[in-house]
Amino acid sequence: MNLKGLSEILGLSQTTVSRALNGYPEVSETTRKKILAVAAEHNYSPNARAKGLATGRSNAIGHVIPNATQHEMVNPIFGDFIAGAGEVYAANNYEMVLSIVADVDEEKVYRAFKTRGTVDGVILHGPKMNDTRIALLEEIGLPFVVHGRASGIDSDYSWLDVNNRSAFRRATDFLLDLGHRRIGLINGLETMDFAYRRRRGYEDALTARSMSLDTDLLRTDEMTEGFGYSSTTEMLNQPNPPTAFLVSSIISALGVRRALEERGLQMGRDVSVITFDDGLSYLANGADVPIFTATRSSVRDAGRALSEMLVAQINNPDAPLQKRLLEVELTVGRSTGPAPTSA
Amino acid sequence: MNLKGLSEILGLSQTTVSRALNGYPEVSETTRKKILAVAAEHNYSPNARAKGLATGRSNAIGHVIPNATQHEMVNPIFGDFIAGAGEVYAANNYEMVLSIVADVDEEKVYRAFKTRGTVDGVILHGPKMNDTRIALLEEIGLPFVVHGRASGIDSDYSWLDVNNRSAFRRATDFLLDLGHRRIGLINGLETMDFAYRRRRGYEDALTARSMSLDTDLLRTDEMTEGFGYSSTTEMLNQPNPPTAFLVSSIISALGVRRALEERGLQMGRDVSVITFDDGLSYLANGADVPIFTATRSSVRDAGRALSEMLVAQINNPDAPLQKRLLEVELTVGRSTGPAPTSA
DNA sequence: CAAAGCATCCAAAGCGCTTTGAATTTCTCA
DNA sequence: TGAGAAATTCAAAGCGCTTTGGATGCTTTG
Repeated sequence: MNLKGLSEILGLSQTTVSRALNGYPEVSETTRKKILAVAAEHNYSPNARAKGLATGRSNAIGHVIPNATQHEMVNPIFGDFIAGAGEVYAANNYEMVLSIVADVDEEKVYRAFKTRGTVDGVILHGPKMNDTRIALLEEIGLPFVVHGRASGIDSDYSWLDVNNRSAFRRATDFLLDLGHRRIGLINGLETMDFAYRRRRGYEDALTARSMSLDTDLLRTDEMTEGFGYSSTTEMLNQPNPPTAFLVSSIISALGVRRALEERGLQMGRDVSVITFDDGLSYLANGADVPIFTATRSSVRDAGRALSEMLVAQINNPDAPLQKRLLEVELTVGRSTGPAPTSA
Repeated sequence: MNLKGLSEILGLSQTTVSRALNGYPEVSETTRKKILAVAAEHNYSPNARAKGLATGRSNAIGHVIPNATQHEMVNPIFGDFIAGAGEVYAANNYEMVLSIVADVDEEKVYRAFKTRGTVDGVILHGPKMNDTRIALLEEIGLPFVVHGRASGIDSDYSWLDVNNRSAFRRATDFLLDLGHRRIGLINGLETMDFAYRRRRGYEDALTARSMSLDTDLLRTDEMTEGFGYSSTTEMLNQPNPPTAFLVSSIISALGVRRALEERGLQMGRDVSVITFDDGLSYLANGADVPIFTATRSSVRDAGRALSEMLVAQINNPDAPLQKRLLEVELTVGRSTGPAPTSA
């Protein structure tokens, strides 16, 4: 059933039917009711492409996930993010279009999004330091919001970020206060802006106490379980091993835990661990008492908030850009305790 | 830049330019070259909506993820699946559109996909027993393939499935051969077809040895880490606890592991564990020696294969339906060993 | 009571592409 | 060389919707 057919059944013009369906005022309430009834009866809904052609909008929002050729993996954190965003899209009649693409082709995808009119805007994921994609999106004129920020880019754009630096500074301070002096940092890829900021927070805490940085205690890579495991094992094998670990993802923290367990070390007693917890639904940080002491910020909430920002921006392009910095909560679990006194 | 503008620059008709760009034969090679050059120079790519309107196709494939209101979560396994599918879409110029929707609204989404022409086909995820969505998709005439199968539905449709029953029968046999007699099953939601089949496989193995089923050893729920933990704890607290566990997901297996560890039980010596391993990129089952003995089947590969099936089906609707049943590999890791003799 | 205003409705153009059917040009080869 | 075939190109219709710019009839109001 299309508009033409529907209007013929009703004995009305396509104009009137279209207006009635789209809530315009220049149609009487009685005919509007009739039109809505007949439309529902025939299960009518407008063809998205035709509507889009006429309006110049797609009612879709793009997410492009770079799928690097070296480490081809889709971050599970992304799953929770889009779960949040998906709610917002459903409520606002937007579609979500996902492009999983070799990172070298990412620019092409954004350009195609614009020239082909596939989407009305995009959410930029995983900003790097000096990220070139921001200038690209500005250049091609595709509305966007950023999940995170990009150090080194000073143009003005909308973003929502967690205060990673403060989070990791606080977490480090927490461990220092417990007497830990050697703290391993198991960080994400430090080309990523969030990881860079976390490292800065870690450094802040150390330098505030005039402690020097030991590069033997720093690891940075894709935040897999295996990375957490291997980093921990390596660091514990060093002559002067850390007594605590600060981990960038609960996924890697699971690997840390495995490494400790394998050596018969008890978490929270022999070795302390703090992790960043994105609140992943399938990897909840314990039921009642948290397994890990953690800096927590729900990535699902971030998905919700960011998609709302983008939808608002698309509907009202002249509104001022929005920036939101979320503080994390530092919740104490069973993975931390006083530094063991070297007896 | 649009077709009209491009054809004016070239001094050719839109017809010719369109044909040249789409590879039709009725245009000379010399003009085609010229057209392609100018198109590239002006960074032309056709408006997707206009093209879709004209051709009646969207070049998009839908995935709808039910987001149940009780347990609102997007399965991380899904992330790896779409990573595989995304590769195929990118190679075939399809877009992936994702709809995350309350499960009660799932039918509406499929109907809207069809009437609005949002997508050319869908991949059906997480089939349940007697799944009503299959009949729905057949009724509305939206091409689809199923990731899994639906017991109780005997209509003919395309699917790709893992041989879950055989996998769990083999895994159970493996444990039985090691002398285990009480094996806990930590299964997914048994309304899900895959979980039902896994349970059948488990039962097959037991009944083949004339062993009876103990419902105290059966657990079924969403496959979170927490579920693995709580199930294990509960079962181990029973008077006659299991000596081995069969787990439906590596995520829950992590919870099993945590529960064991907490009690000071060593995996592979005190208690054996076999898990199903979907080959998730961020939760790899160990680097060299697998952590868990596992029945393994890459969900990313499944994503690749299924999306290829669907693309083929869309391009050639008259081709016969495809069915593919994948056997799993049972790889031995460090989580299994002979049943402890009750000394 | 005529003119103005208002509420309703409609015809037709236009969004940017593909494709049909026809026109034009270029080849072939008797 | 010229007619028919083949190759190349084009004008225009059509995909299903929105929206502009009227039209039409009804109600007010001076």
